[in-house]
Amino acid sequence: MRERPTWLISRAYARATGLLQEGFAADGDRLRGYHYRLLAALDEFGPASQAALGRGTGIDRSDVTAALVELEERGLVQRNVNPADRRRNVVSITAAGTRRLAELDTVVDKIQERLLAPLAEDERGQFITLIRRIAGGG
Amino acid sequence: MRERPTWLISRAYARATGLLQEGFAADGDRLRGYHYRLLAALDEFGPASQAALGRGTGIDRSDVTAALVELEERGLVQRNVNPADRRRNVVSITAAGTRRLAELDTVVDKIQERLLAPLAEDERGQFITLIRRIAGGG
DNA sequence: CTGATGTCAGATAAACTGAAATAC
DNA sequence: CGTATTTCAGTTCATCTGACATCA
Repeated sequence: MRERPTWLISRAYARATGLLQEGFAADGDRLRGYHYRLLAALDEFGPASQAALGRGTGIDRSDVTAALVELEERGLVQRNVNPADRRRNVVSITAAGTRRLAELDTVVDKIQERLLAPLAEDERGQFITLIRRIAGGG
Repeated sequence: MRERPTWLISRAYARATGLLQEGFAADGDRLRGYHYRLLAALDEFGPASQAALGRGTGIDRSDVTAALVELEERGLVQRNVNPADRRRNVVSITAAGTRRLAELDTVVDKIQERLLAPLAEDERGQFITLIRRIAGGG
């Protein structure tokens, strides 16, 4: 039988997004994966320009713009023009954004638990280091 | 720093699909991931009903129908009503389909090589067994 | 001028939902 | 009758492309 890891990644991804959408939908508020990733990046690395956020999260600049507009509408991030370079926005997470991220993280933690359920404790660590290297930049 | 494997899977998947679309697009003929998965399943397990294919590949029945219609138009699969249960189609791969799958496999092999490049030889085996268990049914 | 940044419109692929017709 | 199979129409999410104006 042929080994087709790209196909396996597709299926693992389908399982993950299925669980994620289930979790995010139950949560109300219409936030999606992009919003979560951006909040997590802002929380982890602090204020950044939209281009830097795009590079850091792997999300295209145009999609970063759209998702940040939605996050700003909900008061979860703030965007200000960078006075030192007026092309750039300085994006920062708000207090409400930090609280919201914490809520989302508990949802995501449960999902991860279900996703990694087939693996033993030490295997999970192995898996995470391996897939991190495949994902790149993380 | 928080561990967010679901997010890592998303990024690994994005890398994989990026490479796959690059490969499939260069190849002409407008075949996509679903077509490849279905051909691979038919080649591996032999003729099957569409519902069984859907269960085996993790593709929704409605998407199986659409993809099989496109494969049939290209002469890569054949569909016949099962006389023993006239609700069902018996789907089989054609000789042309087998040849096409072999071509696609060489494309996919190169993509896998690039995708797994960050891992050493023994790590690749580990990764495949772990993600297979996460993907489920494989 | 070149190049980075943010924005907008649109396209594509994967996955899912709901409903219908048919046959068991 | 209830249930499985196939098909159709439509939606959502993630990703990418190309174009444009702004500004360094």
